[in-house]
Amino acid sequence: MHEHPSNTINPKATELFNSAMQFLRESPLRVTSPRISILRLLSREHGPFTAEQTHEHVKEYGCDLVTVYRTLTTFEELGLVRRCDFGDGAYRYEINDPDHHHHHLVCRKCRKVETMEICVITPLEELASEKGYTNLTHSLEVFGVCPECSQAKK
Amino acid sequence: MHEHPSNTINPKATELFNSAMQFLRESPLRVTSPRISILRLLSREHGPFTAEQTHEHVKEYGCDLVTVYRTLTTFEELGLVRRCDFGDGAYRYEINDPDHHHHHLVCRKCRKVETMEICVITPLEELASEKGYTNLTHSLEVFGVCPECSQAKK
DNA sequence: ATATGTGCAAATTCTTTGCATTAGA
DNA sequence: TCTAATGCAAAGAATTTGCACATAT
Repeated sequence: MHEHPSNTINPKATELFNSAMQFLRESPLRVTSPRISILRLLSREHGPFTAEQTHEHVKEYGCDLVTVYRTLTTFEELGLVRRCDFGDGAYRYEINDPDHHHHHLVCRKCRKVETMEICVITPLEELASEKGYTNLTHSLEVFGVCPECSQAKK
Repeated sequence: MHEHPSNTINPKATELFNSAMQFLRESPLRVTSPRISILRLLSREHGPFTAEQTHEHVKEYGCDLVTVYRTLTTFEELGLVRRCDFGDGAYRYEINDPDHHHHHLVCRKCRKVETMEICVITPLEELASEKGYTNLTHSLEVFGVCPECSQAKK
């Protein structure tokens, strides 16, 4: 098993990684090598990544694809990562950064993904909260045909 | 192949069905028996239904599961149906009724699904529209633990 | 007439499970 | 120590593809 690379380049990534690690330590879960690798990847690179893509990045640290699946699911339940579905048959995961809540705009032709940095979900979560629901998360994607693709169609 | 049952009971269902049929006729697609069966089911019952569930309802009219998959995908691209993902590994489809736009509240324990009749998505679609995207749709689900389940946990 | 849609069988892809082994607390 | 986590192999489930035949326009 290799050493995990340090994260001195990007302060924001370091901060994300550190707070995720702290969260992990304070949870009943164990701090293992696969979990560290995956958290480091997700705090460094925005993604979102499929399990397969995540595995590509972390397998050099000896992390199995099955472990990636299990870890991403665990992190999702913990609220550490968000899962999104771009409609191409594979879930994608990204770090849950409360300071940069955003949603995705997915082109239904070329599958390009843009980020939209506004969140409009508050009223819905409030409604859910009033109904007595706890542990709220949400998944929201907007799909459309991007300008380039509708140009190309002609 | 059997006759399709008529839809005289529920005026709202009839209306939904008729406008969907008109849309289909005006599209380049052909009006086929499987497509009619599926539209009739989806305008009658709210669902949302998985491909499998849809097939359960329409197979008596001689419609294959593969055709259900193809038809639902086609309808989704056409904007006739909306696809949603409750996170249990199978997509669900429901008719796209502009008069009753809503979102879902899914319990992450018992998988109960409630409907929330407010839409908060307009600003996001406007933003996407400004970016030059067309053919906009969106997929939004809120997940949480329902009161009954958090009670049961203790 | 002819291109589109369908059914059937088989393949593909994503994800999960079982179980023996490893390693964190 | 001792339970949780992992790796590997294998299974499972959802969805797609290929191709010959049927059917809507």
